[in-house]
Amino acid sequence: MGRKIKTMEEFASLSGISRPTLSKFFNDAQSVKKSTRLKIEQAIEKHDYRPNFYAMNQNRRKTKNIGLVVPNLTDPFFAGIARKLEELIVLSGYNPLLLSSHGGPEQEIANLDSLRSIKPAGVLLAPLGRASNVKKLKDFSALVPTVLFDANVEGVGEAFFGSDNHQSIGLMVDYLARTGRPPKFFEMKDPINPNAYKRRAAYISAMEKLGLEPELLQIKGDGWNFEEIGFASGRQIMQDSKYRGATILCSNDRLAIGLLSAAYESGLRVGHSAECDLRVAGHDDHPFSRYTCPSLTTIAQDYDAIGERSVSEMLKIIDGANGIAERSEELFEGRLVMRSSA
Amino acid sequence: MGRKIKTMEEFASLSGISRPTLSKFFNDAQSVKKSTRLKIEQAIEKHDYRPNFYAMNQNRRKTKNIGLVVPNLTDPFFAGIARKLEELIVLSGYNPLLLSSHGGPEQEIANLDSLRSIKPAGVLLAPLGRASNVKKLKDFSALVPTVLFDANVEGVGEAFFGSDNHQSIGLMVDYLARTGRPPKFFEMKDPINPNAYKRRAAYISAMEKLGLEPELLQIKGDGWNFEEIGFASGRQIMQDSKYRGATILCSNDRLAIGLLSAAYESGLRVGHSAECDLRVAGHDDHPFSRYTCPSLTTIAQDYDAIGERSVSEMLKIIDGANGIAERSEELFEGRLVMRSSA
DNA sequence: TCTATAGATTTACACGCGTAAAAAAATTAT
DNA sequence: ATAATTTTTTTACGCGTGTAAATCTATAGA
Repeated sequence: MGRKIKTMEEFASLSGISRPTLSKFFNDAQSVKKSTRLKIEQAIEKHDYRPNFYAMNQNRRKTKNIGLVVPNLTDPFFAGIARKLEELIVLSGYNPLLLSSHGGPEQEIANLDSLRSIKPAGVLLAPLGRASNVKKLKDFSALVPTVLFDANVEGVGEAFFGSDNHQSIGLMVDYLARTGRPPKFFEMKDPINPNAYKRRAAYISAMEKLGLEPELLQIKGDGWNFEEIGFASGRQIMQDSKYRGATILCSNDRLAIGLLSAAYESGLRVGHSAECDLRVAGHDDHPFSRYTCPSLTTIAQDYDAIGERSVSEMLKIIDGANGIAERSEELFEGRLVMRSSA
Repeated sequence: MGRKIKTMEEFASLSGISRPTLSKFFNDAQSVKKSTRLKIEQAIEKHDYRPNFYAMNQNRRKTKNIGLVVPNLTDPFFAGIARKLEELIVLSGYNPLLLSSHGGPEQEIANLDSLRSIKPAGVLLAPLGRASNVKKLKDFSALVPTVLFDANVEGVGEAFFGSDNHQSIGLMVDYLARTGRPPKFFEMKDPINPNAYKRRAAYISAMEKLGLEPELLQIKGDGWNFEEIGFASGRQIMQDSKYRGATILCSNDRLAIGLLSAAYESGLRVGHSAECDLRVAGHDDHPFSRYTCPSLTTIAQDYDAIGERSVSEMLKIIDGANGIAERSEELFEGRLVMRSSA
């Protein structure tokens, strides 16, 4: 074996393919004839050549990079979505660039800023929501093709895909009402996430539809440490005999995890059987909701579908010459996951 | 405001600073005189100029990128470490590039491969361990400065920083033995993680030191879904009356989370008080161990220290002209976190 | 005031690849 | 076999910055 090949020029002479053709190949392997593609692929194997990433992207009209920004990677729910999206992006021949906003709007903007310098073909963004700097988000999405997922922000990005909170909360309320006492809604008073507002509204409307009185349990608490918030407020609730026998629907699983922990500590039995003191349900099918005590009845978001739709729309926007398409939106239905807690 | 500045040349004439000086500044802001630095910073504010990322890195000897590879971002434990490391890297003026191996050795190699094309100044790698393709890891670390953390692989990288499993397991065994029945060790038969082997050995030696008989509960199971593995095996154990009243030390918190879930399901009371059927302890202080039922007694790894040491060593290697330093290793002590489960 | 020196400027070339246009070659259709 | 079409080659320039060497300028110390 010879020494290391450094330039495409060298590789061209060694492989017997002209440099512009190689350039075409590396830009899109399908754009050259099959026979030459095979020749090139063999030569790559043989010489272990790979084009210089920086030189490649310097003059490209569109890079092959797609940014992927999630609110918080520490949350296994987002880690799971991110993984799925990464996979889809790679399968599409693009290069994902994962960034987490760590729950902070400054970091979110910083992420978009650093993405800008990489000139991505597009960005998939799950915005923080209420905390987001909407103006800067808009400015950004005017510069680079942006698709929102998980949480919507009006007027930002070319598309949004998320869960149909109305459907999923309706489903859960219906289930809970049919199987026992109707649920009270456990949520943060000033949620950060826009989905939380939708879920609140969905809960109220679902209850009213059933002719039942909605009851909101709005707890205080700031930030992203939902388990702790749920736990702290849960402790207080457990003291109150008024909640004995109640059904509590949490705005998300992380609150529910905290609540279950508080219930356990207070010695209250949670579950759907007759001798239990409390029923608790969540929303999101958090990876850990399977292992809570008791296991958590919840709603599984269809984030395979959300992910696939987001990526395919992204590709459509990238490829599409027509930049004047409507902002598309689609909501996907959630699935009831019946476990032991309710 | 004028139109958008595109090149450093333009920016040079508008700011009254020569281009090579600007280049120096963007490479290291401290390398220019304070007065000119201020002038440049003002001009940046005014014109919103940022150098082209790709052109910048094309001819740089060392880029400002540092790769960060973790075995599995879906595990909140690694998500937490990654976040800490990202922060430290940014503070050092570098640009972190986070990649997850998703538990697979092919992905781990693919990550290193894709990092190679970015020509990082260095890579911080938490290897998968047993599953890793050691040869390729070695090949990689011969090409780019590599610092290992969390899990060690002999002969790979310039340094390794992790937890002192011997100390931490010793501490836990000691605590458990002093406060009740001595622990049995709950672990996977063929662990993926090298730390697991060290913890097993540490358990045995700690027990022997106390004149106690070690007892290994080696459960079967493959992959990274530790909670499920712990849960499934836990169910069987709960049936066996021989474990009534026992103390079980789990090789890591995720197994413990599964075990606790199984215990709950079986109606066994876990905790350190007299009327409980079982004591359970873990290791790692997983973010969720605070909210298990009961809350999990565990060992907190000092990953602030591990992170800081890893990054500072990385910087030393990057800056250091002397490439022939010893491979350095340091282990940090764990801290006992007493909660309710044991 | 003079000198030593750190820092800035001028000049010039290099980096590795994208891309365009025209010519040549290979493939397919007639 | 010839014409039409697709694909590849040839040629040549551009991208925006890194970097080196020589020269010039500001600052500080004597």
